[in-house]
Amino acid sequence: MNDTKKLGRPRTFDEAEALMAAMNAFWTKGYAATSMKDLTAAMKISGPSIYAAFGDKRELYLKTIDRYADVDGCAPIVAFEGAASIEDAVRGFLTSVVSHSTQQEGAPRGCFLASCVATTVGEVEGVAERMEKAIRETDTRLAARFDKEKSLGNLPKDFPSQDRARLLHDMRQGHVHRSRAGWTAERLLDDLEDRVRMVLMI
Amino acid sequence: MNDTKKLGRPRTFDEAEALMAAMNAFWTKGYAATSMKDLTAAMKISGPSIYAAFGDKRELYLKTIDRYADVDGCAPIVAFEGAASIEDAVRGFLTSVVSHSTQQEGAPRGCFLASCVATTVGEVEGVAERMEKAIRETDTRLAARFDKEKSLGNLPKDFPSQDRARLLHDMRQGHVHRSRAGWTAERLLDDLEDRVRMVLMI
DNA sequence: TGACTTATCTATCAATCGATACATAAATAA
DNA sequence: TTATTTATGTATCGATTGATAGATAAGTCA
Repeated sequence: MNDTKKLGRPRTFDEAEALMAAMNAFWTKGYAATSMKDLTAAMKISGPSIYAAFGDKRELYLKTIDRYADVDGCAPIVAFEGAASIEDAVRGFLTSVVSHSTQQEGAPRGCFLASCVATTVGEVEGVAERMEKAIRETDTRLAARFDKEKSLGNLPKDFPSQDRARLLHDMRQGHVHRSRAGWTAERLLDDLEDRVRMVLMI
Repeated sequence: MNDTKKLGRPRTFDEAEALMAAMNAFWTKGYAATSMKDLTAAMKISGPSIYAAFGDKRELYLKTIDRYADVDGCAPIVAFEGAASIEDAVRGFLTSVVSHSTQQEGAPRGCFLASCVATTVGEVEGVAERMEKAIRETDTRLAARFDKEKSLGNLPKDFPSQDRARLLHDMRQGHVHRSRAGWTAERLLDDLEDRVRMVLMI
């Protein structure tokens, strides 16, 4: 029952591609400083097409946030959850943070969500809930693995999973902050091993 | 030789007060979203007076950054440097960060410099150098006290001062991020003692 | 085919943007 | 007093803002 053929003239652009282009524009200049002219240039779609496909500027912005939270923003956590040992997990998380905030091709430095928190929470309706959710989910997923490793005996019984999850999260915020301010990946990786030991108390 | 009487009509506003009002406006809405209309309303000065006293919008912005870096931004470090013991210093630093990012009267949540890094580095000329300097100075001042305490025998000889200085700095970034995203001071102080132990390895 | 639906582009809207010209006000200097 | 200097307020500049109207293009459906 899945109709592949839709009524009316078909789109000439890829929706996902256009969304990523819009996200990069917002990420680079910030929400307010990104004009519709910037967006049409980045997305390679004319103004009215943007409004027809994504709604107004604010709605487009919220859609880029949702997309980022589902794709790029998740990469470090996926690395964390997929690693074999808990030590590799922490190391992989931080390494992924560094590479994503400094070497991501085509994307600006730092973290899109961090930019959103800094400038549009409380100013653009709909952002605050999304940011709170992003923080909560990251803390929860990190803590979940710590708890699992505790039950497996790979971490001490009194290991404070919640605290260390938040700590790891905050290390990320520090890294994306430094990255955005111009720090190279090399410098960011300088104290990587010290941080891994900190988080795991080893 | 200090002439208190200046030529011409005297100013009817306090320069420092006006700068703080401008800073709060930029901090709340971000650089781009803050219009001259917003600024005249916040500073209670007409447009031409702003231009005469502070230059254009960008110059005014840079002056608010310099002011913040000298005043508010410094508070946690002053607390850190002034505490009696190194443990109280770390505790005082983090406590000051929380109170300044959540309870500062009249000021928006979070950290002004964090907002600047997120949105105007690379976009507004003159911001990048200031942000790099702010990070460097914080790292240096934190590490300096760790080094001093090492020489006094209050910290182990192999204590990694630089790493822990950066760690403490990044804990701050995490806190101002969460604060801006809506976290209360109470929640932020939840894992305070765990973090003090982390930084000092005790 | 012709009716219908959706997408695209050009042109353009009123509103707001950052910034300034100009006249006036309030001080000092001679 | 008059000349000079600096600050203030009104009114307004051209440019840009986010958003839309209307005509046209390209597909499906009967």
